[in-house]
Amino acid sequence: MAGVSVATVSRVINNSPKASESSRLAVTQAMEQLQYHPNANARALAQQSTETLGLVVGDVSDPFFGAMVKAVDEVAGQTGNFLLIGNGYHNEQKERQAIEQLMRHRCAALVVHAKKIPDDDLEMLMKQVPGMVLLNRLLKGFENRCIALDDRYGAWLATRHLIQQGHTQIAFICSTHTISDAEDRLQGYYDALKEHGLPCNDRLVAWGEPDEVGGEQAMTELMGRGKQFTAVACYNDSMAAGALAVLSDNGIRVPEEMSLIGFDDVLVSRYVRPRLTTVRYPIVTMAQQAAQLALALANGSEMPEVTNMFSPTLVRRHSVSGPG
Amino acid sequence: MAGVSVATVSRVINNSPKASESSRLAVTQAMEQLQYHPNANARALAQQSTETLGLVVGDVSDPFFGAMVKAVDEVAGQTGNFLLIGNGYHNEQKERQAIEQLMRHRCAALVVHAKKIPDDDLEMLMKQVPGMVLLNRLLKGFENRCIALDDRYGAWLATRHLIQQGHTQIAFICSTHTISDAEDRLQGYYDALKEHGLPCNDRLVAWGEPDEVGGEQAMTELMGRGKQFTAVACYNDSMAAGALAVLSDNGIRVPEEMSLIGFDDVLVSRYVRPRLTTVRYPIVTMAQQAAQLALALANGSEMPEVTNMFSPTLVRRHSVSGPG
DNA sequence: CTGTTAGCGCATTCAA
DNA sequence: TTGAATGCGCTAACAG
Repeated sequence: MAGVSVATVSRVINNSPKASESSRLAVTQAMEQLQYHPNANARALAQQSTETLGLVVGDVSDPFFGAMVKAVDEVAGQTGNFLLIGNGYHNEQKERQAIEQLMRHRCAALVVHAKKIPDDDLEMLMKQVPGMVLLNRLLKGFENRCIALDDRYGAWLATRHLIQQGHTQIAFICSTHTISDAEDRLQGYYDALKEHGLPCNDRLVAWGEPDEVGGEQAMTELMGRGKQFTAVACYNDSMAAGALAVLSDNGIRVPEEMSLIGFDDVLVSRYVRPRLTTVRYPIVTMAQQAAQLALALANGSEMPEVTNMFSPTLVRRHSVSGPG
Repeated sequence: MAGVSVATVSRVINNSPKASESSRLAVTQAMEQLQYHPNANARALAQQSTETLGLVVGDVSDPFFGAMVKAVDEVAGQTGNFLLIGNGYHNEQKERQAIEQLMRHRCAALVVHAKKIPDDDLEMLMKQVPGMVLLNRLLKGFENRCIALDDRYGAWLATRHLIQQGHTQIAFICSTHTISDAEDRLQGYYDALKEHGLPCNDRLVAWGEPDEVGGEQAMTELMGRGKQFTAVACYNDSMAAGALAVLSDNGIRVPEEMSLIGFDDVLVSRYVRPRLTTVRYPIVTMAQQAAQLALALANGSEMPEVTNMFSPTLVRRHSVSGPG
């Protein structure tokens, strides 16, 4: 060492007030020379806490989750925490493993976006980890530790907008993922239809993976059944982008001949032509609040004000007009 | 406990062959009941190794890095490693902090995409961490621990393609980020021009942030200077998407009146209309190889075959044609 | 202000 | 096959 004891070194590293300038300097220099890096694992073990925030997402390469990760990373960074990420890949086993790993690493705070794990199992996990917060999911009995979006209302909003423009034959492009988001959005679509006395026709609903390719397939399927509709509501913007591509390839003008509305308001919706009218999912704000909540729960500090159920809003751009 | 000693428990957890079926069962059951989760930090400390792969990226919310993260995560998963991610946010300090954090966590293997840290500092880091591999950067003296792309050649390829289509007045939309990628791609553009006896005109180069908004601004700037060009090569696909949006808004048809070529071949290039002709950056393969290399370096296993310098390739889609 | 000491939870000797 | 003992690097009392 550089003249002092381990305790003093520890004090310097942690900026303890009870450390003299002289030793502070000595230690700092020695650290430089030795290229010393404190061992975060040992520290976590001794301290019984980790300065670490865990996050489980579906798939980091998806832009929707990308925004989520960034938002959480920023609040983690502000509070001096490091971010640990686990991917659930829309698969129950993987979601489990991801959470398990984060627990093993003793993340104090945990923000979890997992749609495949059953309620009962999730409930057990929530009980085990007080600093765990659910994003985009509402679990009975833990409502105050959930940050979710009213998907059903969002789809209702989108469909109603189409109806208000005069459309009466409205198709829906839905996701094949068996998660509540898909059911809820489909329900919202039906709700709006019924509310306005419009018939619900199964032939106007097509399915696909919730990405561009899935959107292409669903749109192609829909057109193959005979074009008996003047507007399409989509499960999300990616599918809408795929659907738009198919329409464009077939020379069908949007919105003149066909109106199209998305969901989520991710970046692509602004860079496609025409710009996509869509329903805004305030994921950044939601993720930030989830992170703040998890952190507060974990270290027992005062609870931040959070909204447990967010409402989506309509973003009018250029892919919707009245029926031709 | 459930009848046995800590040593036995340890053996069961690690699937040691010297553990009887009976105790294995007893321990497994007890773990269930107690909701026990092994402490990864303690384990790392005792074992002096971490089963952890660290990754530094620019910004996870960028789709380019998203693909990178996913690729690395997959090889980490396959080898039983957990992924730790740090964001450099295109900022020297942040990049440093991210690497430092990963070192503190004692990641055996490290894949680093950092463009702002000077060569000298990076060299020190490389010496300290044997399992560190550089992605998208070539550091003298450590060529065998770098996986990079020939950016200059890529831009040359793009520009030459435009020239071969008959264009002689070609603009370039460049990134303002002061990293080698930007310089190299600009150089490649100049190279192709000179090679074909075409003049290099500063008025045909515009700058912006390397994203959609930057692309919009640069394209607007270019048009404001008077449209004395028939084709534009872009720093990347995002900028090209922005540029395309501006052209579309101004009623300029692509490729009939203006040809456009991108770089990277990220997802958006396929969902914009017309589909973007671009230069493919094989980031997934590169990231996989970097991860495998880092892991091999870290645990001393035999070195995988890797390509240290990748060559980009041209992807012809529909945004390029001959000059009007 | 500083040094000494005792764990944190686990893997790993070494005996039994 | 199992148990007891030791140490990984660090923090947190406690005494000086």
